[in-house]
Amino acid sequence: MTDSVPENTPVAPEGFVEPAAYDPRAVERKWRERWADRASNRADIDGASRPYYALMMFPYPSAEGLHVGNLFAFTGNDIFARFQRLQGLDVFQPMGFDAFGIHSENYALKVGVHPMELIPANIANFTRQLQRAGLMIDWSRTVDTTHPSYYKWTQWVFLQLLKRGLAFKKKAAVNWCPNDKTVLANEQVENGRCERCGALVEQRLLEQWFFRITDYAERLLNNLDGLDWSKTTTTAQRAWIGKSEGAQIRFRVLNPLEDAGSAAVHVTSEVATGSREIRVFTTRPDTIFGATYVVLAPEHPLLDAITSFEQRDEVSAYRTQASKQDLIARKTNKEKTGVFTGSYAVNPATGELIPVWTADYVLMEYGTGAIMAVPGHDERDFEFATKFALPIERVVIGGGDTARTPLQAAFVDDGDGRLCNSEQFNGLLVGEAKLQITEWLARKHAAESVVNYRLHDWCISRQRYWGPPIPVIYCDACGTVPVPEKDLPVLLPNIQDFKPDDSGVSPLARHEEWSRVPCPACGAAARRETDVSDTFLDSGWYFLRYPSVGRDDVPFDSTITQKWLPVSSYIGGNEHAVLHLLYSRFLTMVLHDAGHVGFDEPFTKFRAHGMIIREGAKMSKSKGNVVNPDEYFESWGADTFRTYLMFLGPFEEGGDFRDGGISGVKSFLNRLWISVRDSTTSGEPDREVLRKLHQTIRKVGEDIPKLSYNTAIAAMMECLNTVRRGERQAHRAEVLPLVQLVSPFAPHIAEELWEMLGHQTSIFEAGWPPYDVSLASQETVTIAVQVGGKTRGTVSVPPGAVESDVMAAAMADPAIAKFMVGTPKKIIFVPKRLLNVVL
RNA sequence: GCGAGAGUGGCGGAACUGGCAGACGCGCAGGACUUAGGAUCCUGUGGGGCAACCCGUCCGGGUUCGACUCCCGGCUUUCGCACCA
Repeated sequence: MTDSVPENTPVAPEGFVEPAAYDPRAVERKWRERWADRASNRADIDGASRPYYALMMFPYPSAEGLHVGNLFAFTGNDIFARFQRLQGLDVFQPMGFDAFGIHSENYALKVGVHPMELIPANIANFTRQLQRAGLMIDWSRTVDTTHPSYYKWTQWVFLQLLKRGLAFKKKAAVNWCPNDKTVLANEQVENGRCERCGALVEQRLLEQWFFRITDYAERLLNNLDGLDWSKTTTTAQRAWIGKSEGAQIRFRVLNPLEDAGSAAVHVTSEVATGSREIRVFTTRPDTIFGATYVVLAPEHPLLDAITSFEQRDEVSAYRTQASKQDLIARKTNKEKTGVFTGSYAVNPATGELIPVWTADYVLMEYGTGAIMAVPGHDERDFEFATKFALPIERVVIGGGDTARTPLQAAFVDDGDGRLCNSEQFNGLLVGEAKLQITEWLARKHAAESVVNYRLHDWCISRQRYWGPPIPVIYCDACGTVPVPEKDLPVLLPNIQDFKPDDSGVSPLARHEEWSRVPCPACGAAARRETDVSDTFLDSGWYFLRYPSVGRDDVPFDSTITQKWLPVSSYIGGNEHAVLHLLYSRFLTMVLHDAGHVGFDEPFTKFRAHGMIIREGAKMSKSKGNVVNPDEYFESWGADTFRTYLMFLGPFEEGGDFRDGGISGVKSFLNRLWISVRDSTTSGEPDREVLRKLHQTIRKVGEDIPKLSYNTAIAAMMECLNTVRRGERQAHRAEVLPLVQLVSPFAPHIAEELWEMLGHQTSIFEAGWPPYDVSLASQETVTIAVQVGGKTRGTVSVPPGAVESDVMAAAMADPAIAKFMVGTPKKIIFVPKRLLNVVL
């Protein structure tokens, strides 16, 4: 390791007493122990008068131990939390472990150790590392999602949703990961691959438990406006919810057998009735006159019924082929394919017969699974129509085109385009036409305005072992029966053969001794649900549990919850923008509506931190560039490591970890140590140093709430440089507040120096140092003097100096005066900033 | 393709609301103290001239007395979504 030579070698000459050198290991050990003895990180949950709940996203306790990314986030939160405490607030900063889930289970399978043994060991290791980092965590209230005392209430949350009809079981095409052998939520599929293991995700038709998050789509979207969140996060949530407004339009299908002879007949715009009707969703109802064909997704339930006898084989072959495709092939291969069904539908606007096709570029999961194709004004339809020689018609003009200008490509602009070839709607702006045409079709009962969301219901069943069993019992007589709340938790049995298989059911299903139970309603023989729930259900409510840890009779105490929640500030990674953060909001809304909590948003303030990379590249095990915190704690100390992480770059943007840079921070703390150790109480503090000090107190106090930690640290370094200029001895009053400023960043050394300065109690009891406004404001200001916009020099004047004062000062400086030739045409004066003389 | 960011010395990064570009740190060069220095301190460090000055914040235009900052066009890059109708 880099800094491995002991601090005090070689031995000093005899008789010479070396003053105490900064030894981070000793200092940090001492304060770790003292904090633990004094229980100084514990929040007074019941008695607090100014509660402040500073939350960080709890980690998954991996076997590898704490990742620097975790530490970066936690340190950033800790600084913020300690700062709030120094402001006099009762800060509660808890920590927990998100230990259920595929990750742990896969690791357990790999190393051949049961997760019930593995997880406690990992948690112990994490706890040790987190304590080594000096985080102000209240270790008396931790959460472990795999402990029955926690997942009992996770199951309770499930039952609340079930009670309200928000949890339901349905057979649906779901994402199946063939490697992890379980279904995945939509949010866990990235580019058609499992976000966990990267395997190509397949579609399977399985019966699964879902949460009706789509019922809350509008609220999840609207509430975003009132949240103080990182913009990147709200933007991602808006995109994920994906609201689009448009129309649902009905196309009557002619029966391919009964109406075979009438295909040539021009059908006038009669009301389309009967069951043979295709509903499409479109955001462009204005282009209805250009709809020249209709497309159904290959999975569309109507497809069989409308396919003509002649086309039956071809359609069913296409359908089979489409179902075999994995998601990634279907979504990335943009080459259009499809087949004609042999049927025709009536365009409700024109009354013309248009062919019905099936093609896999239409997705069953979005909208109605069917579209009206307008090749003239949609790129995908254009491509398809070109390939299959279907008619392309222009119904919108813009940019100098006329109604007859041929379309070389789809014209999709809906800004200032106007309609053409659309009968009475010709000439209307697209926006106006959308409204009028929808209304016109609605009068003919062929359309209605609808809002569509991209958001899907949340699939929460997992065919795995390592999770909370879904608390439901199936009885032949009573059907699906919820496990009574008094019978919770449904304990996860300790089984040895927990390896998942390809059967589509959980390994728990192999254990009848567990799954066979009497029906809670009628007592007849029944069986348990054998799926477990998604990890994101565990983490979807953990913030409610922390303050109430210890209460076994309720998931969260209502008085405590009312006092401490919603969470005051939340810091975490943006990788959870559409997972954890969306699910937590949803569950909170449900619990609010059920009367369990008095708020419907869990996190009023959220900040996404940036990512730490190393020497320009992402850290990964395969690259071998992973930073092991233990090594850095050991060779540099936690204070230096923490401060360095915060100094790397802006907290919300992350930074580049370079080993070289850490020495600067170590040197800063070391010099602070020396300055305090050697400080004196005799004489008067230097006025210029005091000015700098008070400016720094102001600056750091402004930067920390903005999470601008890197600039706060820079300001403290600058201040210390002023204090120590030329190896001068510092006056105690010059360094004491500086120690206080450093304390949120480097708490151990700050406590030690505070004690060296004669204090008996913790520095965190002392509050934040106030600054003297007159000292913090500048005595003189430097004003830039420009001639014709070019800076020619600077002058030093009192802050109150007016234009004439500055002008006089400028003329007194020959280096500036020599540029002032002739009469000024114009003089711009900005007080405290600059003087610009235009000649 | 759509959406949201970002582009500043050898490097990480500063710069309020349009007002001295490069704070702070690393690295580098030189020096002091010292048995020693990997401690501490001092000096220098965007480029060109080595002086007066000139040129410099991705590129090209524009607004302005004045632009890293605002506007228009383009390039590069990170992240999110992506056949979403």
